[in-house]
Amino acid sequence: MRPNARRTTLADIAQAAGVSVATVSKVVNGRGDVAPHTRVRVQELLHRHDYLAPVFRHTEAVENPTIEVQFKGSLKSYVAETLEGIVDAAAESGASVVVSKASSAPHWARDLVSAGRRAVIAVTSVHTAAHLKELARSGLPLVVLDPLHLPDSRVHSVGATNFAGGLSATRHLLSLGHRRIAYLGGPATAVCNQARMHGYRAAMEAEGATVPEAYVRPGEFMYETGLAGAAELLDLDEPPTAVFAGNDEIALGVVEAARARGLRVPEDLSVVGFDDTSLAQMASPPLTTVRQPLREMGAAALRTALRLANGEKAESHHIELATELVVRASTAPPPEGG
Amino acid sequence: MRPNARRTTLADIAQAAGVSVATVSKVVNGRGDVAPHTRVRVQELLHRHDYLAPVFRHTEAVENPTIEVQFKGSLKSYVAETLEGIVDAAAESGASVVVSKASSAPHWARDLVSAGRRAVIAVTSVHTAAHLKELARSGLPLVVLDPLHLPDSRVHSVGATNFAGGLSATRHLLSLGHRRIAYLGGPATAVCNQARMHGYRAAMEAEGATVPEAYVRPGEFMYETGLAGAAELLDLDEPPTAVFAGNDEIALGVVEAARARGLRVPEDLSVVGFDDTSLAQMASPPLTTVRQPLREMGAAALRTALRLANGEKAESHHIELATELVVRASTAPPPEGG
DNA sequence: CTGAAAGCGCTTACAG
DNA sequence: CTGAAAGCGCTTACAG
Repeated sequence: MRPNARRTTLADIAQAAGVSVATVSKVVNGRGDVAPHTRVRVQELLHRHDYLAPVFRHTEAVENPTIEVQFKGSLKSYVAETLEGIVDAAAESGASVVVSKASSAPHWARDLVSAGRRAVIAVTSVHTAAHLKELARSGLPLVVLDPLHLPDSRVHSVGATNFAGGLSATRHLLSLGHRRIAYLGGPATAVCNQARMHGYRAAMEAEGATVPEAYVRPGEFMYETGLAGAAELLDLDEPPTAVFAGNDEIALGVVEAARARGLRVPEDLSVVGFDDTSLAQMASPPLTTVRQPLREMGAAALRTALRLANGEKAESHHIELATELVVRASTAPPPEGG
Repeated sequence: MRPNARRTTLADIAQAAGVSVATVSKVVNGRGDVAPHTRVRVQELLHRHDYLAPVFRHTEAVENPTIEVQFKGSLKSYVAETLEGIVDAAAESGASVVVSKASSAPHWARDLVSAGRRAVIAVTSVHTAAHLKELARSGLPLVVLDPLHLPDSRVHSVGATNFAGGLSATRHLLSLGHRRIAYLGGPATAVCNQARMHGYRAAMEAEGATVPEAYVRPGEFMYETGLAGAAELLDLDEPPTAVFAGNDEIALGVVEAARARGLRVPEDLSVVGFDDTSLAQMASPPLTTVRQPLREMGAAALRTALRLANGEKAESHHIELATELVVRASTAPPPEGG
């Protein structure tokens, strides 16, 4: 959008289309008494000239833009803490944050534009290729938080150093003396999960520790994955003495699976999570975990979205914030003879 | 707002004020060249006649209203799950939900009106008397979720049957054979906490169980209250065999305090929470707790807000949804000789 | 400090 | 199906 350009008026469009202002007005208001080919031509020009009806012009107020945050499924801790970072950063810049579940209605992106949204932030990629096409057509910028797929040059994204996090979690367990360490992860297709797992593998290989096939299990980023996965791991002939979980929810499932069969954490089994949501601090025992700076990631996404909404360029298509190991009470040296 | 009334125009105001349309226009646009007494009189009429500038008239589109949800402090599970209910209900009605932290800027309520908000939902009352006055002046309806204070006739609120919840939690412990039951609650001034505590007291009295003074402790609705409170309870000469916690976070603190001193839950100590946030399901052991229908409460608040935004009357100033005891693994009969 | 007048962007009833 | 013309709500440069 050219900053100094005068707003496009119906008269501009009328002149460009070679019709009267009255006809353009009818097209804008969706009246029926316009010839189809005239309508199409005028619509095309309206779109090209970025015409905005007076009632929507307030949405141009760049000082107080509205950003839409979309999430999928339920608003769990991970999403909530990221959202808090977004809301705080928005308050600082005078932006408003609308929260919604991802939609797949036919013209969702254009509807967002009409509703005055200036950018979309998706918490964990909720968008398919069709979504992206619709979005590109609408001209609405998108920032993905913790993308599930490989960065696409059409979208901007904010993530964390997942590989380094997997590395440090595993090194921590190795340094405590564990050698039989399993990885219970999220979806095999999610890049953040892949990076965490490869960090784990890299640390194991560097130490010369073997990774039996049965020790690495993908799943969902959910409690149930930890509960069921840990039960199977603990049934192995050579069960692990430590489990690195792909996120805190999985870790909580592992802790409960251990408790349910009379094993104590960390005395009998060490568990490391990932994310450091409030769940990790309030667990019993409090979880050793890899902290993702969720609030900061949310704030970074909001600032990127604002920059793009303003027509400025973002520094980079993808930025990653540093993860950090937080040692609490769910890890200890392996049991004797373990 | 009279439904069939034509929109107030500058001409209406000009006539009422006995000045020209030009002068009214200057007042609306905040120009300096208007005599102070003229300005005041015109402003007063603009407000009385509910004048809305053209750029903001789109906010009148009652089909797609925007509701502001304000919370205080951090966006914890309780708030997140309520918010999810609000967002889902909004999606059904075509409303948009803006999320923010409670503000105390001088004209926050009027600013919300200018930004097009049609109602405010506060998750746990965040408003002081000064807030309420500013709000009343702005004409923006307010719905409070889980009010901390006694219902005020100026605000609408949605809560849960806290007394009945406290009663059923305590009866559950009594029925397991516990007699030494403590209550670790939230702020003494919060009505929801008072109701839960009186439910507890009523159940204890009905059973003829004594409640030593040291067994009832107010605090904050936070993990730390459970951690510290349980430590003190367990140091008593006659420690309780069960703790009813004012919410799930407090309960998690109790579970951890027990674990830290080598006690098992539920074998050595039973714990009941309140809320049934996702925390309760993922705890180890999974928590017995009193479920508040948080999503439904959010949805009810949204629908009330929408009705008020439409100028309709709500059924009642305060509605309460039913709580329900959810028995999981953190409660069991008291230990032998307990 | 006020307002008559010109003008802008838009809509609509109506003639063709 | 099109557009000239009247009209609406608002703003602003300017005369008093």
